[in-house]
Amino acid sequence: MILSYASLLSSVLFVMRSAEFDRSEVLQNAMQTFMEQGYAKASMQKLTKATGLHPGSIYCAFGSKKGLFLEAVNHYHEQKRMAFSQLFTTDKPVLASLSLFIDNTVQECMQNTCAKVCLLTRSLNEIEGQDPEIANVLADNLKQLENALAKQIEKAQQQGEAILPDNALSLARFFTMGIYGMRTYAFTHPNKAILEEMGKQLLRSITTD
Amino acid sequence: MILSYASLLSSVLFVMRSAEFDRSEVLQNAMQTFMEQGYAKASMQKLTKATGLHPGSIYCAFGSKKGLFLEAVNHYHEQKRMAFSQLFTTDKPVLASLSLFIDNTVQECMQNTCAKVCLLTRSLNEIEGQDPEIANVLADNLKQLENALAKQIEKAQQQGEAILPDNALSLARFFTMGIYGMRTYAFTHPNKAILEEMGKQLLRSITTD
DNA sequence: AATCTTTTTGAACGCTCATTCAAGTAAAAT
DNA sequence: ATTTTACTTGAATGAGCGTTCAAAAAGATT
Repeated sequence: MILSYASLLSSVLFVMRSAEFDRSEVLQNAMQTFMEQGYAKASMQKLTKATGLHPGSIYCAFGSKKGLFLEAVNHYHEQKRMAFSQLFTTDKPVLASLSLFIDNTVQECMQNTCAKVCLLTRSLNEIEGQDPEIANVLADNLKQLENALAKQIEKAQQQGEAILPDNALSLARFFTMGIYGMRTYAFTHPNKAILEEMGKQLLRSITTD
Repeated sequence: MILSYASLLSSVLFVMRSAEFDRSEVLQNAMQTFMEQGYAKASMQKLTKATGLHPGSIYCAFGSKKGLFLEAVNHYHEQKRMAFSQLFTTDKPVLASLSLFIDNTVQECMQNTCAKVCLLTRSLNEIEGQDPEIANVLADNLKQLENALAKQIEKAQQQGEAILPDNALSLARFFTMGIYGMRTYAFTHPNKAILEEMGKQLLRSITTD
């Protein structure tokens, strides 16, 4: 059978029946499931329940459980990137934003929802030695956030804020390490006062007296 | 049938045919499997292969996969406790031992074997929100190591070493957080020079200039 | 209204999971 | 040597896993 040019165009290129679900909403729910359960324990059954999608639809839209996870990770990263950007888009000193950033992290750690974990660091811990592709994506995303931090620290130094004159990237690394550590530490001591004190120490460790 | 007193004693209390495997060796192998694979991914099949025990023997000796894991965790903790104790049983200043402790951690992070991960922190990250009993055991073990660290820091302060005059437990918390952070950080940057620099910064952050 | 195309649906697949248990084996006691 | 007891063995179990696919439903086109 021969298709007309119009029908070829319309059916192949232009008007395709679009999926009925809201991709962003699906990813948000999948993301939460992965944050609550971890990668291995977030079964397809749980994911279908959380997203409202049937297995076939998930496989059609995301290819595999891993594909869904990688997109959920991207969704998470996007949100964190935006939150970070917003936090530092201000007239306040960088150090003030840095302090707020720590406060936010402490607050996250003290939540009783899935928000208490960082999808990136938790998944990286879980996936180590199992799936190098996933590990690379997670590590890359974390490095991007670290680099954004380094930029802010460099800016603070240039603007003469009370920050150590060390290499900005080196300070960012140490700060990042502290944040990672706080997230694990919060599992052993889910105590706001303790985490806040550690947060203050962390900020102090990159500033001048 | 009536048993003689001797036979009752001997069969019930004294001579029981003992299991043929070396429990410590089995735990060592199980521990390595859990370190390599994580808890969820360390299947009974892998564990039987690693330990040389058949499923029935594992269930007889440890009750369940969880039971085996908890004993493997205890085995790990025991080893770390001993290594820690040995590191600080010396005439050198505490700060020197603390520096060695960091060096050891960096070296562990840079290994390409299962030794690159800390079974306690990795499992705690994985198990969060899944099994409170396991989470408590892991957290308790980590707290014990933290307390041992606090004692050493207190000792250093009393002996007039160049350490901050802050509360010793508070310094130990920060130091511990740094170690936890380094372990996650190593997954994103498996780079010895970077980890060593961060280790130096960590030590500096609890010492006086 | 009829046809074509795409998405949705969910039962079914093969596989692996943790766990069990009856049969086999060997040590200890008689 | 026989009996008793305990451990070892590994096939079998049912449940759950990630994934597939043919049938049903529905939007787009004619």
